[in-house]
Amino acid sequence: MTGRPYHHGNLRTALLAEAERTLRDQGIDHLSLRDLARQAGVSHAAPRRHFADRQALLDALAEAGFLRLGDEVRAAIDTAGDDYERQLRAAASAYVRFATQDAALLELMYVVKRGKHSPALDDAFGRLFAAFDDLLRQGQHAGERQLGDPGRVRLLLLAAIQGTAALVTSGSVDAAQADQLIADAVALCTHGLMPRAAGRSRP
Amino acid sequence: MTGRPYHHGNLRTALLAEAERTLRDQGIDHLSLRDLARQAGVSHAAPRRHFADRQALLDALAEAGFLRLGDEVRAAIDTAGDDYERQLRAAASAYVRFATQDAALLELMYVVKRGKHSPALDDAFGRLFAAFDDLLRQGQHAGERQLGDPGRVRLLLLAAIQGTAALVTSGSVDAAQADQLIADAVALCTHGLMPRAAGRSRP
DNA sequence: ACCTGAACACCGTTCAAGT
DNA sequence: ACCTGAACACCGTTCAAGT
Repeated sequence: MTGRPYHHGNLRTALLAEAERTLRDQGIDHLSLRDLARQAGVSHAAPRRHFADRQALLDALAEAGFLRLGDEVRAAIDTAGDDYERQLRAAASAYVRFATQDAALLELMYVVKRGKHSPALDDAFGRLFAAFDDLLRQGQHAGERQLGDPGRVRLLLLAAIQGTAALVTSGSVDAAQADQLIADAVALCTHGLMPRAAGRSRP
Repeated sequence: MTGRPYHHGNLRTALLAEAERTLRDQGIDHLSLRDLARQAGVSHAAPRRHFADRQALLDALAEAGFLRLGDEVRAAIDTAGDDYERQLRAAASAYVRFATQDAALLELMYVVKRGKHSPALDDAFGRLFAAFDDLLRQGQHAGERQLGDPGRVRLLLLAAIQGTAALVTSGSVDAAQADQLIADAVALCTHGLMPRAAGRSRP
């Protein structure tokens, strides 16, 4: 129907989408502006209108990544029902799933965050952090048992989640072990006991 | 005394040292073979004798990084005395310190490990992993209280350490909070209780 | 407002040749 | 055994010019 217009029409979006795919499939070393332009069917200088330089593209990728990850974490919490621990595990699993499927992107996200301080990026990261923090504060407000300073428990759980993601993407741990790690971390931070091994529960 | 020889003499070592410094000071984007050659005072093609391509240099950096980090962790344990928890905290602190001082290198190390499988690299990583694992197994053998499956506790502690490092390098947590995070994680994994806040202990 | 084409400096990689 | 110098393909970036 729509013969695609001479002016690409949505070059910025197309470049970002293609960049995310390249990042996932080939790694950041194969991410070149000229190549993206080629695949979008425009001249090598066209991206300049939308991204001042290569770094600007990476910044935009990082920002979009934090926003999407935040959304996925929130969605996981929303569909986890009312049980607090179950919600925590769902949130953590969503984070680890993202880390597994988009390892290179997640890495880029934190590299950019370390190097750059733009309001847009800080906001996107803040939304992700808040997805976890809101849940944890909510839990402590609803009278969940606390083992100590709530702020410290919160930080510890965040560390465990991010650490689990790191262990998975580095290949030191598989998906099943990651799920158990998450369950253990959540249980230890909420009631101070690790769950029994799967086969040993009794009626 | 020694006029430096025409043949550089130790080009490989010089390149690696300079690369590590550039990585620390300028980031991986500014790491170029030609630039390293320039700073070593050799032609741009000279590094080829020692590193087949840029990736080979990165691989060597990663391997050396894992070895050094393993050594630093072991050294920290050795100088921590006989108390098990103190040893654990010292090991974790050494890891986090490395992550703080050589964030770009640590990142590169895990990127390389994910992409490449050479015996040398696997061995270097194995030596780091073993530094922690030996300590943890030693602790459980010496009759330290266990809260559950020792393998799971071990993994959880590794996740907490790596997660703490991630929080520090991403700027979400400062050095003091990192120390407390480590102390909390170690305490929770060994006796299931978080240590009291600093000012509130009673005689 | 958005894109093209030529140009420049830089890089990784290769290879014949030098010592 | 180790290094040089020229060469090639590629990239990021810039800018005058086109629609």
